[in-house]
Amino acid sequence: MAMQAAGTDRPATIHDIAALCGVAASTVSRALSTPGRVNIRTRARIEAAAAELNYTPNSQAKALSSGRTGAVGVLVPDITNPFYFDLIRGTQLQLKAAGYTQLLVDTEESDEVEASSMEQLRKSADGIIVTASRLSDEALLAAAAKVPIVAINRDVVGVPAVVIDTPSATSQALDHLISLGHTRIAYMAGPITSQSSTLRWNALAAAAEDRGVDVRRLGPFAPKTQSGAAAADAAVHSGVTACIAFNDLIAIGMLQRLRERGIRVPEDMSVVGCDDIFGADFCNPPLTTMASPIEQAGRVAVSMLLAQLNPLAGGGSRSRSLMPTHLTVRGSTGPVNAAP
Amino acid sequence: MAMQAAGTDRPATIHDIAALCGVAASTVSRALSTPGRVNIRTRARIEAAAAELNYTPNSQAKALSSGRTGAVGVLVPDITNPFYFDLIRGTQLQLKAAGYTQLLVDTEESDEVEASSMEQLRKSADGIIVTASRLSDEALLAAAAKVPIVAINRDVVGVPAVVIDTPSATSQALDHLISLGHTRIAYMAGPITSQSSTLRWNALAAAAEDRGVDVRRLGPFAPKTQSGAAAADAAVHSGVTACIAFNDLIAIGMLQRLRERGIRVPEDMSVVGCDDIFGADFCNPPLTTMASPIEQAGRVAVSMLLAQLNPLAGGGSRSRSLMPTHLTVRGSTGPVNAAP
DNA sequence: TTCCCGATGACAACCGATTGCCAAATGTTG
DNA sequence: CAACATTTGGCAATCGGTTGTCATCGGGAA
Repeated sequence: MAMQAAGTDRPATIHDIAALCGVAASTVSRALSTPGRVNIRTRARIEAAAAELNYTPNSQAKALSSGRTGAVGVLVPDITNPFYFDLIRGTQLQLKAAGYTQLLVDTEESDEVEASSMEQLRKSADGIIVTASRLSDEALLAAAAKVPIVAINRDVVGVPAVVIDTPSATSQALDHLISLGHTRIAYMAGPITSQSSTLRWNALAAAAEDRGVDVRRLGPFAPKTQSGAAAADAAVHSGVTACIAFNDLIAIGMLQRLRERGIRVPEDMSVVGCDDIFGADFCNPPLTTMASPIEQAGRVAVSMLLAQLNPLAGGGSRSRSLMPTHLTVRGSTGPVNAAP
Repeated sequence: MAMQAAGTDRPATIHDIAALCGVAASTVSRALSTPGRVNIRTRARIEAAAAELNYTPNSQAKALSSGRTGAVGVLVPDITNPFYFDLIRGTQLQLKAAGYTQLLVDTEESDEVEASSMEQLRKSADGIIVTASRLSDEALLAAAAKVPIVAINRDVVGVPAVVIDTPSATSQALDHLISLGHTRIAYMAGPITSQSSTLRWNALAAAAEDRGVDVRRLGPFAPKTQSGAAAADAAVHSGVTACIAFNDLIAIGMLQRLRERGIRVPEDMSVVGCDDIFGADFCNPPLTTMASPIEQAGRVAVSMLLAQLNPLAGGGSRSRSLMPTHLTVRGSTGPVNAAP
């Protein structure tokens, strides 16, 4: 922890170290990267000099000459959607632990921004983690051929993915509502381009038929609390007694709107959300929702990506990982009201 | 939008363009960057070739040779704190508009991580926006001497800053509570290293003395909802009828704890938060809080930083910007309960 | 026609690392 | 002591651009 020379404000390079030790720059490079390639004593001298000069490698130069950038791009459709907070934190922590830098990009729910970001990232990152991709199967597959990709919540054959298993939790939610006496239920759909929403609806429709209850699809609704107002009105108008929302943002927005309209939750209307985001536990009433280990999903995605990047270690890297989901029952669901 | 040659999976470089046009690589570089430096017809040819080859410059190489990276680091203490969502979105949008890339770093509320991130970013970014810095005045000033910096919510002479004016809103909050009959009030302090918390307390204490009411400081509390439990217990134990929390996370946590303990809000205890984060409007009861244009704060910070980076344009760039704050009254504050 | 000057484009050095290749130094063996 | 195997360390090319310097070309003025 030596004092660095006062006034030396330009970061040290391997050349400074080389000059200080009287060796060539390449020797310094090897000493610091290839352990056994250089005499142990020379290496010690070089490391001491590096520490004294407070040396840190220039990542740009490193990237240029080696082809590896040490960065991973993380694409999210909307940074302000709380669902992604835990995901981002998960990827961030795991990437940092592996010595990688995270490049976070907000694609603004646009497939074009997503595509151009990927093209850009292709040169400035070693790999990409893309969440809830809006791209077509073909486009995603084509992108995956050019750069290592792991998708989150997007299932395309040939693209490694981490999928949060909300479809299976959907049946749990349905059974929960049925056990409370509900028979007329609505699904408040997410964006039509959202594969998650489609898969979830398919699972729900199948389960509903199996159990002989009436479940209809309403929407689509944008995944924002503001959309909750329209969703609430649609649900009320359709005459259902319970609804399952695409995500917690819509569900929470519905709670607000229902309260404004004087419709009691859960007495007059039960609401189930999805994701268990920040706020789901303290909204009014607290939201019954489908919870999953989101941060862990981020970590797993990073692990899968790093396995692609360094195929040397463990042999078989899985190409698909399913994260379990369970229903968390809170105050927004209750017995159907016998006397309306 | 010409079809790129099938199989050409390596991104095009200026050399490819040069070869295609029969000119030197440097001419291509100039044609694409220095407008008047190259014959307009040559330039047109080069631009056509660039479009045909689907050329995008390699940012690493650009950074290495020019010294400018085209990236700006944004340091936040905790990505999962909703306060930063809007801030991050503000910086992201403004940076993208100016053609810069945002490097988001979570410093984990640690001054050491913050310092090392800055050192790292010094080489990989053109400037840094640091929020709620945990560094000492000297350290921050020293860092600002090495790399362009704009601080958010950290006021140090010599470091350009965007400051959200919560201290002045604090008096508004106090007057609001006084007008409701409260005379015994607590301030639930944030981390001791938080300058915002200190400034806010100073303003509050001065205003309290001025108005002749009893305001005591409790804490410190970590800026998380979990800390709200301890904060609530401390407030109840101290016998106050109202409290002003360092931020909404603590306030929301208090609401939950008070509800658990059967203490009614606002009948038995009024609670004021700060920041108007996601969730403040739909918690139970909705939170009275101090709101500010957070996203705009992010944009302003970016503008100030870019003004530092390109001093050419508008002459006098301000070195300090104060964002207004106002009290948003919701359901968590009410008249003091005469008969306890 | 001659001279001069500005516009233009090419050459080459350089940014800070990595890495292939080879020479020097070292140690081992016959 | 010579021949050989094995480290070890240095030279130089390379990544993809930027930028200083200079030669060339053309046109306008004297």
